[in-house]
Amino acid sequence: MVTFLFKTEPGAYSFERLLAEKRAVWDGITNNAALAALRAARKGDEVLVYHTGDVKAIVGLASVLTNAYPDPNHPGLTEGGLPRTPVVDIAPIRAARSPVSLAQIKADRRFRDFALVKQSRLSVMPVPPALDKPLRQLTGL
DNA sequence: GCCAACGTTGGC
DNA sequence: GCCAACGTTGGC
Repeated sequence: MVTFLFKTEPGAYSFERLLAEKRAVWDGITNNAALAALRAARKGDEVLVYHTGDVKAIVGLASVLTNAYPDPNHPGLTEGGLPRTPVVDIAPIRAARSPVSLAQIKADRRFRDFALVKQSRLSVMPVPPALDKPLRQLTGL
């Protein structure tokens, strides 16, 4: 089981909306590094959901319901048998008891090399196993 | 294939 | 609102 971090601008799609709608297709990713990360997502993986913009905090946890599959809106685009524009379906698990801000994460030396800190524009990334527990402890997820 | 110009994201 | 840090595009 891999934990990912997905960023979203809450004005465009919020974790609250995911809680209300119970399921979402995570699409609209265009950046290649983010697509490569998303392509590796498998059913049973989990997702820390991060709000960008005014919030800048990890706000909730979701589960990955499907393996990465080709975006139905971009059919036929494949690369080595794998979807070039992968999407996954996710469902909310729960909101964070204590959302953890980017400032907190940046201030914590354990997260020094985390892509969230080092590559501010990356919107999908795996959470390194060593950082998964600390992040869940801080968020209560 | 290189790289200058331009566009975008997201933190500040 | 600005701009750093990217990514993308297109001329050559």
